[in-house]
Amino acid sequence: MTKSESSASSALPDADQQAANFKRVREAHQSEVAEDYVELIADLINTTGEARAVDIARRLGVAHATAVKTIARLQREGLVSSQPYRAVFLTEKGRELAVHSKRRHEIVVDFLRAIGISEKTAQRDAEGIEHHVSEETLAAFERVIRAESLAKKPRPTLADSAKEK
Amino acid sequence: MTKSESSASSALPDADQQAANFKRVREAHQSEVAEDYVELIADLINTTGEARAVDIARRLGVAHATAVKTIARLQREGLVSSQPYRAVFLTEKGRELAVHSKRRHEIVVDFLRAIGISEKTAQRDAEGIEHHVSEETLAAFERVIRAESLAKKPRPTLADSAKEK
DNA sequence: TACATTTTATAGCCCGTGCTATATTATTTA
DNA sequence: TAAATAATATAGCACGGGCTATAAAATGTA
Ligand SMILES: [Mn+2]
Ligand SMILES: [Mn+2]
Ligand SMILES: [Mn+2]
Ligand SMILES: [Mn+2]
Repeated sequence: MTKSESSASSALPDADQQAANFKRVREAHQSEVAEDYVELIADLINTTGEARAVDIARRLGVAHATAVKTIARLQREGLVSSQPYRAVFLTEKGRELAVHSKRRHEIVVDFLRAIGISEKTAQRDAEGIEHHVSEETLAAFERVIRAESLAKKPRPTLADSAKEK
Repeated sequence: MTKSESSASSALPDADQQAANFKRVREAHQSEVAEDYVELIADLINTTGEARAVDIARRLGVAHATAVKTIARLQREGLVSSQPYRAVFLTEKGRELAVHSKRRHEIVVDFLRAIGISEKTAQRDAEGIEHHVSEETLAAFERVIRAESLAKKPRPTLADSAKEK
């Protein structure tokens, strides 16, 4: 294997670069909980009409006390609003974050499906992967999704659009 | 858009399934630090001969006190051994985890490169993504890498191997 | 309306992983 | 060898996000 070939097993990367990468991951983990919460809250509102703490807790797989505490933090951070004994709502800021998170989530899932991952695994892995995907990578994922969907369909090429009429 | 088509924007997934997915992510985050540490320690030993706390801290981008504390935990968990004022070593268990982590890390990086991500971003995103990639997805990544490397090279088909001699 | 059930709130705990500040020990250099 | 520098250890603090247990309020039902 020549030096320039893949999997550079030796030779550590630049220290500062590596440190920056790890820091980025840690930062992603900070925003991660917020992203998953607002995305879920938006989904609950859209489908059931409201987002109650119990449902949020149940779908996240945490104790309701944990969910309530986190919701309090999200309120502090201006992503969510909630009055005592009422359901949880998203602020404008929260809605925006939810939209972006959901879009990214779906792209990741679609991408995993496109490369042949099973539905269940795609859902599973996407829930973690999504938070570590840069804009550049997201764009590449979208390209793959488009390429795959074109390859699958019975050639809806330019010829087809010309054929109509 | 028909109901069975991509990006199911409405219709929440099964609650238990969704909860299980989130739990899986949380579990991954528990093992994540250990994986990154042992991988880095192995790299440092392989290239510089030893893994000192300062270097570990520097490359992880954390204060050395933080690194030392985590190293203590890894020792408790039997992944690492270290005596006071000496460098850090991997146990057999730690070496194994390092090997697996490194392999997975490289596959993820190679995969990102294969779909056209820049070197820097591939390194960046891989550091987080790696911890959320299941075996099934990893296998799919390897397929893509192989497919891409075949497509790129000037057709090293069976014909070529026949040509020699 | 009264009672039972569900939902929400709150307190108190644990653990991991950050940090700074302050010794102490090793190592390098003058 | 002595002093300066570097590396390590340790203490103490903060915060996030888990948990259980308990209390209070809201809601559903008899
Ligand atoms: Mn997620
Ligand atoms: Mn998500
Ligand atoms: Mn990593
Ligand atoms: Mn992660």
